Amino acid sequence: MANQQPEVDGVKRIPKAVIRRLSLYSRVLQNLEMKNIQKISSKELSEHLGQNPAQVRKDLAYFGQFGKPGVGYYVADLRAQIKRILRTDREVRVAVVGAGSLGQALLSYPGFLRENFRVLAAFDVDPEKVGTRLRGVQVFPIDELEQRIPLLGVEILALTLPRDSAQDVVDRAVRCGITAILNFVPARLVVPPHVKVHYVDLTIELESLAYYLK
Amino acid sequence: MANQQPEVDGVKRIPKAVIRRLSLYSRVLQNLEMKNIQKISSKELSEHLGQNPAQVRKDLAYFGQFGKPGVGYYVADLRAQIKRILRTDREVRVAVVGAGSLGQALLSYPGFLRENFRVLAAFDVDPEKVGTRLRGVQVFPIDELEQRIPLLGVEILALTLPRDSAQDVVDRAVRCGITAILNFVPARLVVPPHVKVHYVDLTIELESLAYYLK
DNA sequence: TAGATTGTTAATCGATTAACAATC
DNA sequence: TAGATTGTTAATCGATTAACAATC
Repeated sequence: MANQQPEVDGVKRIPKAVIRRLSLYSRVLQNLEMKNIQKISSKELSEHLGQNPAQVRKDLAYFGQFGKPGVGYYVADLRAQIKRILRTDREVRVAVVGAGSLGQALLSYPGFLRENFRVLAAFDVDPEKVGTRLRGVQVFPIDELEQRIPLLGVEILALTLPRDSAQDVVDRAVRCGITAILNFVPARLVVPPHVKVHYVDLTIELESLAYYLK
Repeated sequence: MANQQPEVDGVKRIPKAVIRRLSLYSRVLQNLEMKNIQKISSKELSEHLGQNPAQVRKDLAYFGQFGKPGVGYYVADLRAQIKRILRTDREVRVAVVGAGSLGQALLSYPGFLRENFRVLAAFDVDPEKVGTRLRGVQVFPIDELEQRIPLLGVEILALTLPRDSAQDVVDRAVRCGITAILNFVPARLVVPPHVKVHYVDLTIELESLAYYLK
């Protein structure tokens, strides 16, 4: 039975939330693998995540059939499949723009290394930083963005720079081929439709938490 | 006309997404205020955010009536109202557990200062760090968590420590009165229902971005 | 007053959950 | 075979958007 989802122009529309959960499943499966657990049911998997088992099955069903009725899913196999779907079954190259303290934290973030992400360059305006290595990563002047990005094969850009220069950097990055941006800058970025931006907004996280106090 | 929302036990159920957008509105209004703009319609406000004007009005309607038909909203007034609703019209005290590079970045994160958040303590196990000041913030041994939190009046805890010790720290923090946690640790935390946890998961952000590459 | 925009209800859309036949 | 669990459709739930009377 072929996977038949609602399609638009022959392209399956996969909810963004599904993709995020896939990444979560992958992490849980990784932990299970380390505990030498061979197989797992959607029910057990969902319990690790505080979710609904039907949701796990439905999420996976967007991409194919990975389980065995009456048995469940094979942990190692399912994880490999998910990594393939997410395109993280290979090294993904990342650069950081803005080598302030948050930028530097990303340069050596252990979670990135673990998941096949390689942060291979930082860009900054500060002449003190340019030319040095921070946490083992070479710092380039921000003017060399257009030149270095294609050369280094950077696919994802993490933005940790001041608000005012963010949109300009984005425009330049998009022009030289960047299609994925992890944005820590508290500002809306305008990008063409083929470019994907994920916003990580620490102020909003904290401020919306404050609402629930007392 | 009184605000009548679907209620459960006399308490309005406000979607979490509404609260997050409130924080976003507040930021936009702050920018408008700095540009000396006096009033704004829901349509204009929504354009600043790439959203639907009806959503802006509906979000605000959860909390009361803040606009004037035919006129719009008064920028300064609306912002003050939102800050009051979010309970960020006062200083909110934050502590960071885990003074690694991400933790240190939070200690001096400019966005926090701007929004009335005060990070007034860090906790760590490392004896090299304990007793010193990092970015102007005193570092305490993690054993003193229970003692220091009530003493300092800490309301929100940001977790930037290794996975293995996270749940233990959470249990202890909850026992001494913490009800709001900003969690950067890539693990699910188990907390009682009155405690609110916001997850910031950098690996999931990056990994789900990878899906959209090429 | 005429024009504009709110607050709010109703319609739409999308995502989550339940249910169950298929099947290992 | 009997029991378990999948993949998938249908039902439910919740959130977003449209529409419009009220009103400044």
